[in-house]
Order: sequence, then structure tokens, then C-alpha cells
Amino acid sequence: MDVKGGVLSNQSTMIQSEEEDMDLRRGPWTVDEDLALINYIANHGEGRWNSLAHSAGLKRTGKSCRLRWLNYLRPDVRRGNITLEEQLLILELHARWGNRWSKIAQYLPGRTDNEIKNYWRTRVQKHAKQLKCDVNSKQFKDAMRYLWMPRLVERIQAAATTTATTDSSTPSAITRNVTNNNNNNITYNNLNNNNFEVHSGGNMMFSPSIMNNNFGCSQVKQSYTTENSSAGTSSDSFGTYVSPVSDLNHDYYNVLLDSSNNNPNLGYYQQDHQGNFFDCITSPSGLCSQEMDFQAMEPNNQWIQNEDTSNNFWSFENMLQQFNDSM
DNA sequence: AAACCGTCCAACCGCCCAGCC
DNA sequence: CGGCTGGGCGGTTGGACGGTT
Repeated sequence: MDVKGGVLSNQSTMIQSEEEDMDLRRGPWTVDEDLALINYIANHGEGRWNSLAHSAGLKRTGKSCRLRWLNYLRPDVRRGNITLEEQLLILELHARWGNRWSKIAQYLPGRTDNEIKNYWRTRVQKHAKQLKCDVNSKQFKDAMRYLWMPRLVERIQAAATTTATTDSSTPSAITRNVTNNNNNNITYNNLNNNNFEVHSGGNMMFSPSIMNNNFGCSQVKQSYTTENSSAGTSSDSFGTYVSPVSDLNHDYYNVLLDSSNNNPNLGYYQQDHQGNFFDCITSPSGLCSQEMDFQAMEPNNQWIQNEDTSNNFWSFENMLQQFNDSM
């Protein structure tokens, strides 16, 4: 008997019989099928998936061929673990766009929307579930923004520093310049000067100082601008888009996204009379007004010391619990 | 060693939208 | 304008696999 595939749900019996009549295969792809698809696309290009499937001699739906190609067979598909930088990008972009996986995937070259979606569901939603809060709740978003993401950046910094000191021939393990197929540059510069930036239609830039200092909310300053302001750029700035704001002796970091369309509606952000977008979420749920000092709640800095993200998150859970208790 | 459990991820589904006739 | 088709999207499923009991 010809194997029709093992990924068949019970409720699809009728569909299955219909597809068997049409001799359509479902389930996991075989090596021969993969080769047939690859060869056909190499010779004829992609698109018109239904006719492509037929012309290539594949007993598959056009949709199935398209999915197999885009998510697995495409030569530029990146495989392997999601890196720290990618995690950071996913969190940031998801905070901004929600479950727009394909849009988020555009900013992670080589990653598919499916992969990102899987990452979100298996990692992020798991933690939300463990913390007994909704992944879309303000509480969890705050936790991501003020705890998880800064820690990711710290770990990126730490990794870069380690790499820089152990391998002088290589500028940085996380330095790269890539261009996705929409010509949106995504540049991570985490060289010895500890900058980290993402140019992706807009910019996302993290100042070095935040990574090395407290992340108590009262000490976090964020600035946003859509202007090409060189005059306001200090030595701590990272490009023409950002005018860093040094608030007294407070540390700051800069996140600027979507400068391309000058969108002032960047989530929690607000624009002041000078055109700068300031972080009006300084405390979306009163975090900052209480001047919580998360580092003080984290004596062992486990996020940095422990390489495993999921384990790191449990120090986060402890912090969040303290946060909850203080509310 | 076997059963159980949790995680990962490829593949599927239904829905929606744009373009064409 | 309405129907059809192709393509894309987010959500869901279930098999494989590794770790734990």
C-alpha cells in the first residue's frame, strides 16, 4: 500500500478519501519529492504552485509544495537555534506587531514565519503559562520589556565581550551585516564598543551603558526620534536617527523602530514638542513609579551566568513574583 | 528497561485577500 | 459585480525525540 502520510487527523477522513481519489499525498515529504520540487523550481522558478505541483509530477497540493519550499527547502533557510539577537528581535517586533509572523520574519533573514511562530509558542507562551498570566497581558509585556529583553541584551553584550577578548582576529561573534529580500538592512554591530543596532526599515539601537548598569526602572531612559540629528548626537549615540538623552546621571538606551514612515505610534511611546519620541510607558503598569530595581532583586545575575534561556527565566519568575507581591 | 512527559517543529487547516475573467 | 483561483497568513495538530521517573 502506498503511504499517504502519517499526519492525518481523524476529522479529515472525508477529505482524505477525496484526496485519495485524486491520488494526492499528505504527510511528511520524501527525499524524492524534495528533489523533484527542488529540481523543478531550479529550472522553472517558483509560483503558480498548483500547476507547479502538477508539472513537477508531485502528488501534492500547491499549498503543500509552497510550504515545503518556503519553510524547508529554500536554500537561504537558516536552521539551528534561535540566537540571542534573534530572540531579542522577536520580542521587540512582537511587542510592536503582535502575531504578524511573516512580517517579523522579514527582519530575521533566513528564518521562516513558521519557525518564529513555533519559537513564540514553545518558549514565550510557555513562560507566560508558567507565570499564570496571559501572554498578551500588560503584566507579561512589562516583564518582557523590563526584564527579559534587557537581560537578553546583557547576554549579547557579555557574549560579545567574551568573544572580543578571546578572539582578537574576529571582531564579534554577533556582528553581521545582512540584507533581507525587502532590502531592509539588519545590522548588528556589537563590536568592542558594545553597540547593538538593528536597521530594519527603522532602527533599534541599544546603548552600551544600559547593559553595564542597573536596570531599575527609575534609571532607564529611552529616547526616540525620527530626525536625522547629528547635532544632538553624543558619543553614546549610534547613528543619525538617534539623539540620545542623558538624563542627569541616569543611564539610557535607545530603541527606534520604523523611522522610515515616521510613525509616532510606537506602542507606548510618545512624541514631545521637539520631535523626540519618549517612553511614555515609563511605567505602563506603574512599574517605574514604584521605582522597582530589578537588579537588586536579582543578586546572582543568573540571567547572565546561566546560558540556558529557560533556566534563566526562572530567576525572572522570582523577580516577577516579588514584583507581584509588591503590587 | 519501560512508561511517561514535555518539547520541538513539520505539516496541515481554515480563512482572507487580491487579481483575473 | 460576482465567481473563481492562487497565494499568503495565523492557528493547530501530531509525530519524533530526548529527558525523567
